[in-house]
Amino acid sequence: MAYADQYIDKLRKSGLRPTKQRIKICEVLFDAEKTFHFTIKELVKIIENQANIKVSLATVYNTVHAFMKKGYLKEIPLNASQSYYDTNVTHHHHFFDEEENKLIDIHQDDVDEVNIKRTIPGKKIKSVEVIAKIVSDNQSQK
Amino acid sequence: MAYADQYIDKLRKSGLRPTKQRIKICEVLFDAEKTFHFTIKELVKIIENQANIKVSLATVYNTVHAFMKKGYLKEIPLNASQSYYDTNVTHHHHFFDEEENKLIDIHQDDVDEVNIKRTIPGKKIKSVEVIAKIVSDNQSQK
DNA sequence: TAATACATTATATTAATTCTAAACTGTTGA
DNA sequence: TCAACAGTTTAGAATTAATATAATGTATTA
Ligand SMILES: [Mn+2]
Ligand SMILES: [Mn+2]
Ligand SMILES: [Zn+2]
Ligand SMILES: [Zn+2]
Repeated sequence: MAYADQYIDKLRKSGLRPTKQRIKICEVLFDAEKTFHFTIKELVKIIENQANIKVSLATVYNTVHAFMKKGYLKEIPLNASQSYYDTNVTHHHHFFDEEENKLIDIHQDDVDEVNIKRTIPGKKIKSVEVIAKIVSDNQSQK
Repeated sequence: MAYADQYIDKLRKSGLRPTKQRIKICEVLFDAEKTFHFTIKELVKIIENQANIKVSLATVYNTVHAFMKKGYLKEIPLNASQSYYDTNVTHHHHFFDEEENKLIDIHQDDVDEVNIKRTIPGKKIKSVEVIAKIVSDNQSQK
């Protein structure tokens, strides 16, 4: 609860009322040591485990969408049937481990600037994301 | 119907029985001048329009999955609520037009090799895909 | 052509997400 | 301070992509 005030400020500045549900979700998402990736289902589970309050599924969806709109969360394009979200909102890329269904960050510095030698008339590039799918390296089978 | 024989061969070689539904779907997907991207919903609509036969939704799903397994189609990772498929199965990248919800191919030659300076122990990279989101360029507002 | 394995279909089911509308709460200004 | 209001939460319903089911139909093979 130590960081609650900071989240109250953050929410107020965004024009979002600091309700106890939103503060709790902030704690779960932004208190963490490291940024992380999550699905809605996973987020609900984390809240259930570490929260003293109950937050409805609808509120979790509402809040995640509100935070995305404010730029506090990013949605990660994956061909899954569910959305993945990222608390790391800096520009970066991803490995996607197809066996464990887990995203792993690749810092921008670890990928040479992606140079696209093609343009679409009347359009500009808003973002460029690289997704590298990875699987177990079983070349060790001599 | 001219290419039907070719598809019959293709299907037979894949161990798929050449049914009239599958041949029709082949025609829709592979007769086209150019490769293209589609959702299941769109594919169903195309079939409805140009086919003399009815193909059930279940068969469309089954067939698309069978073709993916055989490498005749690729699934494109997008943060949409539905899957996009690609009849271009060569290695290439995409623009995604967020305003028109359309994918545009970027040939491999038009993107410098993506060099990822990071590895995950025990894992190897299976594929690397770039998605560049594009929006209208309204800088012309002087 | 009969037997069989494979395929199609209508329909039911699942599951992520969104919607609804009633109850609740944070904010504001008198 | 507190009533009024706008914004928020909630349970549950609705929506929708995708998958499963199981009965019927068809391509293949001998
Ligand atoms: Mn969304
Ligand atoms: Mn699929
Ligand atoms: Zn990330
Ligand atoms: Zn493509």
